[in-house]
Amino acid sequence: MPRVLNEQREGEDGVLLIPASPWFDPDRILDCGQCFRWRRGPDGRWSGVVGNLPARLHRRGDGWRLESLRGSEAFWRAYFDLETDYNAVEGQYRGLDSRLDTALELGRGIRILRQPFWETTVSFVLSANNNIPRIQGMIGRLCEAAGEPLGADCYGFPAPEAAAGLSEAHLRAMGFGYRAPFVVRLAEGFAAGRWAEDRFREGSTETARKGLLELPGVGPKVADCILLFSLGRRDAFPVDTWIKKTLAALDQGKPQGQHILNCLTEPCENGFAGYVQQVLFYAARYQKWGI
DNA sequence: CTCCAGGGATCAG
DNA sequence: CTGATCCATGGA
Repeated sequence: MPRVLNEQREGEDGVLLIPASPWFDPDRILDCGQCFRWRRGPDGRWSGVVGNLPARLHRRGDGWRLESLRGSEAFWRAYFDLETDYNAVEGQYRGLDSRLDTALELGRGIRILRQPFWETTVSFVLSANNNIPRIQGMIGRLCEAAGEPLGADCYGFPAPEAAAGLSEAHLRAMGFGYRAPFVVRLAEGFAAGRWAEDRFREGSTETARKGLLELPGVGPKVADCILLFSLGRRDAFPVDTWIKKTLAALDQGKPQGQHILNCLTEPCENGFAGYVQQVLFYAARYQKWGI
């Protein structure tokens, strides 16, 4: 039985206090395209659901207060990757390129989440050739249709068995388009015990990547997103349309054949290519960073 | 109207 | 192996 978050008082939500620092910025962590179920209220307070765990996050005193009724401290510390020194990570990539330095500043405070495997897989299969607001809507409707009710207008992410109860026609009616059959096949496969998470946690990133490519609707980019945003593979570097444009721009003026991507993915002590990728994506997609 | 969105599956060479 | 084409949908 995992330890529940410290109880402030009987009957109150479990609470995890996270010290304020430049390396923890919920406005960037939760709205940078790596997760789709958190919302920022007009007062700046965040609320979301991870798996079947509803949570709230807001500024409190000299830190951040995470409230989650049933989540363990260990779960949330892992979710927000609190053991990683992001200052040291950024240090590995600072000074290589002035424009990269700018992106690192713009994205400072982002952390790479460790999200549930099944939920992350479905979410990023839905992300293919799609835009973020619509992805959020599709996932929201999926949860409403098959997720566990968790309170007022709040639903868990449906387990594979529950998702498997939705027909392709039902999913298409929810606006899933040609992704509907992928979700059906994924739900059936996960419910049948194929594609156990452990299989992708063992071995090299490249081996895990090859395994993920067998899943319906999972290609190179989505596989990298699953590796990075769920499985904690720091060397994964998802390349989407935004990153392609950004890398092309960064490579301008570089000596022939010397691509910045090669520098970023080169293994090093505090190497975290996926973090750099996310910072570049955030700068390009959210800050309309002109390079 | 066209173009694009955190691409993938399929098929042609 | 690489490259072209099609794929649903909704917003700009």
